[in-house]
Amino acid sequence: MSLSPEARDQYVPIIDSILAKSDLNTISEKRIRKGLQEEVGYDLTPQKAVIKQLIMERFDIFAENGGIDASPEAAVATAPATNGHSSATPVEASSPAQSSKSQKRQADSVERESDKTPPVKKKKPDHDVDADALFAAKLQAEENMRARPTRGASARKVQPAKKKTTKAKTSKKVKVEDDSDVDSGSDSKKVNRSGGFHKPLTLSPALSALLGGEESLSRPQTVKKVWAYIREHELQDPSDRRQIRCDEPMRAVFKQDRIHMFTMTKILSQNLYSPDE
DNA sequence: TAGGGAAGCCATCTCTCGGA
DNA sequence: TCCGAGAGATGGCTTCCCTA
Repeated sequence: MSLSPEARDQYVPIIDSILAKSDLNTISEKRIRKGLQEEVGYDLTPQKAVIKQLIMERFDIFAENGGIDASPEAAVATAPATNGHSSATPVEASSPAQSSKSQKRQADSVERESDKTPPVKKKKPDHDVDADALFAAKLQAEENMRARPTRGASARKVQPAKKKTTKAKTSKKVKVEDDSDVDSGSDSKKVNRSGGFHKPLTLSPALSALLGGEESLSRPQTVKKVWAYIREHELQDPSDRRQIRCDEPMRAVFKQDRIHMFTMTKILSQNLYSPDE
């Protein structure tokens, strides 16, 4: 199912003009489609899918051109009021008109204003902000545009502020609570997740033998017990403690003489089965 | 010196927006 | 206005290394 060239030719200028008159941060596919429908004067519902695709297409082109002012053919000469700040605005307003609920998030985003570059969670030095900010803004803008079609994607970028707490917890809390064990730790901090991670899994025979006959443990518990075993038997390589030297029982599980701690969890998961299986 | 980020697993939760 | 859907975050565990 596709749009005829004639229809496409008819729709494109209309969509472009709607985009040109709108704030790219707030406009939605639905609104554009409605506008288009009003313009053409008949119901576009049967063609909703292709229309949507076309709208997204035009939207991307607009976005890539750095906003309205850059789009040559549409050239409706509006730009500055809406996207005049080209790249700068979209960064700030990456999640456009989501005022109500997102205030909390906005506060978060203010907090972490320095790491505007979204996907990589590396901390970015604050210097070369100007050059980077520009680049980041551009990337962000592009990403926002691309993310727009998917639900909730536009605002998601604002979110990751919580990362910090997670990190703080993992390294610190682990030490504090130490062997307070997974289950007790989780409910003491009222992390009330009962499923998922804490779901008891059946251990493979080799793993069960390694852990002293345990038949069912949650994943974190399993990892923890394996580490206890490793320490108990001093199986960490002294030169690189991330490397684990496997003794016989461990070799039965991991099938290797040495294993990296990260790989260990991977292989561990292959030795854990859902009780159903 | 302290703290954060790195990989790996994955079920569940959270958030947001589109559509009816 | 409510429901459904999509995508990312979360949580638990570990050690090392780099940065502030």
